[in-house]
Amino acid sequence: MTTEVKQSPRERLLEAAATLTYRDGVGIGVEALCKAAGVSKRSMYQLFESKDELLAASLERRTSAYVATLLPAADDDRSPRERILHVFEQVESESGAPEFYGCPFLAAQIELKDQSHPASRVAHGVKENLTAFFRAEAEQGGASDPGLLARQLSLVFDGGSARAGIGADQLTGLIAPTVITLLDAAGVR
Amino acid sequence: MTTEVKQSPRERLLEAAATLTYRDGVGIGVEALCKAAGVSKRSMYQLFESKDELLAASLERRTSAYVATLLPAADDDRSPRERILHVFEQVESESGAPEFYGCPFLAAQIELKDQSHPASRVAHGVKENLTAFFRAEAEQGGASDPGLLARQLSLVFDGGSARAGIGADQLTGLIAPTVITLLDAAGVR
DNA sequence: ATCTTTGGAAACCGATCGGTTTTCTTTTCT
DNA sequence: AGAAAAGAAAACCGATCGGTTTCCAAAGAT
Repeated sequence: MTTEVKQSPRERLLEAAATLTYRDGVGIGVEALCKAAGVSKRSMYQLFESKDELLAASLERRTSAYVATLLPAADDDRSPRERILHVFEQVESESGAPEFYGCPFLAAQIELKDQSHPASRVAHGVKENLTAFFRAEAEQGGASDPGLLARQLSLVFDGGSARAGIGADQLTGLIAPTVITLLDAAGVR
Repeated sequence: MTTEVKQSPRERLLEAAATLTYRDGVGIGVEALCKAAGVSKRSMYQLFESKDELLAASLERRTSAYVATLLPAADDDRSPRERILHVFEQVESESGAPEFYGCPFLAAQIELKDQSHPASRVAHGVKENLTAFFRAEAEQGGASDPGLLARQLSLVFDGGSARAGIGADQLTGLIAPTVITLLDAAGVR
């Protein structure tokens, strides 16, 4: 079998960037990234324009796996209410993992500050997609104000992941009751 | 009059650190901090043990003004519900300012990652104090589960300030309805 | 007026930053 | 086997990092 057991340098770089920037912040050095990936700086700089582009590509790559983990499957035939709750069950269970620091996209935006940074733009798009998902479900579920509910859910999502990430609180017993209260108030049964 | 028109080097450093780390992140250089404060590095290092201690002291100094801005006055005789809403009105109005990047304490913790960093500890204490305030008001207001409500309010507080800080959303029309829904659900009238 | 303290300016330290270039080894294709 | 492409290792670049030290001017105290 000629199955690719070993990832390409490009993939190893993207994965190392995802892991290390999540754990240590976007201030991590290029040298450390390359060493972790087992790739020379020379190779890195002919695969990516700059460190900033590597970070952006790394976040971009995380996107599909991230939404796949959080969102219910496309053929999921549960109610909108249950599909929304599914997202928060996922983040609650993820938050129990030993190395959980909250949503990596939110963290990247806060650390970078600059909203025009390529990685910030990617993260911004992810956030918009999540809010759009909430909004679609809210509409389907007959929410009194779907736009408001979607924003509220995103608010709880980011707040919860941020607070869990800095060790300010546990999501257990907090996030589900909160979401249910908001769903009830919006008339989504 | 011999009123102090000019602050001490220590105060100027604390203020410069507050401003610049909030705007540019905790990765800001010592050189830039000293230049902004009009203080030599020599003086800085005999006023503070290290950059980390300066950051911690700067956050510490912000604390009193921060809670004074957010929390209602001690002699405020409004109801717990109104006193809680007061906090969110304050953050909503602050979020309209041109240079608003969300709660500086939350940002510092996320950027530093290390929870044992002296500045992280200071920030952690501020968060605990705010949650304690919410809890006391929740108890006073007869909330069905004061501990839960307090955590929910802190969740909304941090989520809102984070999302507004990264430009993901506006707090206007979002945070007040959310808090009211939670207060109503907890039975705080 | 002299002495001592304060503190700003700036050189300096080793380390690291993002990024480039050279060298040499490994792989791959023919 | 031999030529050619790829890539890892590492030196190197100027700039900046946190932090220290030297030097000298200004301010205060006696």
